[in-house]
Amino acid sequence: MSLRHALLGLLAEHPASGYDLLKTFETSLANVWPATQSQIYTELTRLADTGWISVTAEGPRGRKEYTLTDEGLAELRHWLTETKPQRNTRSDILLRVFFLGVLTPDQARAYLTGLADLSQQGHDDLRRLVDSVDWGDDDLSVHGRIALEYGIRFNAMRREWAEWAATQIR
Amino acid sequence: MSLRHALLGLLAEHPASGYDLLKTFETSLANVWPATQSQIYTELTRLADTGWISVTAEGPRGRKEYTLTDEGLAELRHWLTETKPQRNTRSDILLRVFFLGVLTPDQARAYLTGLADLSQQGHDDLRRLVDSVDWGDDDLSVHGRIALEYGIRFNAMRREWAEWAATQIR
DNA sequence: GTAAACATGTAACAGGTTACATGATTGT
DNA sequence: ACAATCATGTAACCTGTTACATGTTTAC
Repeated sequence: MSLRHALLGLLAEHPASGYDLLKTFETSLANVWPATQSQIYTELTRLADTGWISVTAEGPRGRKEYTLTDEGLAELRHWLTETKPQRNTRSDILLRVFFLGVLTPDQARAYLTGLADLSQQGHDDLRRLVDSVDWGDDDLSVHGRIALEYGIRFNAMRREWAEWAATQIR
Repeated sequence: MSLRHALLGLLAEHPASGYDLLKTFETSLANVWPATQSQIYTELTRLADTGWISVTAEGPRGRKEYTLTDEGLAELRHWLTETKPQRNTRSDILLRVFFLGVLTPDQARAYLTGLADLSQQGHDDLRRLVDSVDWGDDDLSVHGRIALEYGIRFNAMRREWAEWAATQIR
């Protein structure tokens, strides 16, 4: 389960509360590994039980600050170096392409040009984001920038593919 | 839930048994929407209960052949034209990139070049597959070819990105 | 005073995986 | 006769989503 390791990874940066982590998931990790509030709080409790993180401070409003333990860091490194990333990629978008034959050619082309537009927009949004951030050379900046570049290239690829695909219908 | 619609989509082609559909999932849909035997049989029963498919023949060994009903086809078209594809893309691969800072630069680069190799291999495999199939101009061929092209372009994009990313570490 | 933001927790449900369980038919 | 393939079904478990439930602090 990757949520576990996503939390360890974020806590490797610096200690944080469930609420802090939730905000990070809503912003920087939203497009890579979405997680809900309920899931994050539940998992933090489990991670603390396992001993990979521990509560190192308590603040107002019942705030609990978690810190990565040595065992947690070891587990994170183990996950990164020893286990293969192999989550099944399910693509709702691509699945639909298989069944476009039940639509009229016009409808099928509309689906693909819609995808092209969506990808163009995603591409532009990420481009703007890259330009608006002042990228340093710390770990977070370097890796965040690399992940963003992936998104940019991915959207560009998908736009071109969808445009080509639309020309292939009939 | 997309599995439901994947089954409707496959049955739109021609009637089939759970076993037939399972084989299709293991081959052509494996990279787009993986599904297990248990899931498929359970879902077929539910689809028949809903009235979107029906058992139109029974064969040896308890084989049941399902056929798409008019309501099922209507639902499939509705799904394709009226609902937005919006499944969250979770990427185990990309998630790891965020946390490469806890590794040594050598380890981080090794992860990225490993990804590049993986992508190159995926690219080559799909290329070979495209070349080995005699593509007709029926619906299945056209859309299967389009989906495959996506895979080829995706792998090429990812290889180039991973190679570039490796140069960005330190 | 009151709205927004901070902060956590739990229950019910849906979707997906693994494992178990069973049996019939076909080809050699 | 035996193995491979055909063929279906169910139970336990894990992950993830939605909704409910509660209370505090800060800023205006």
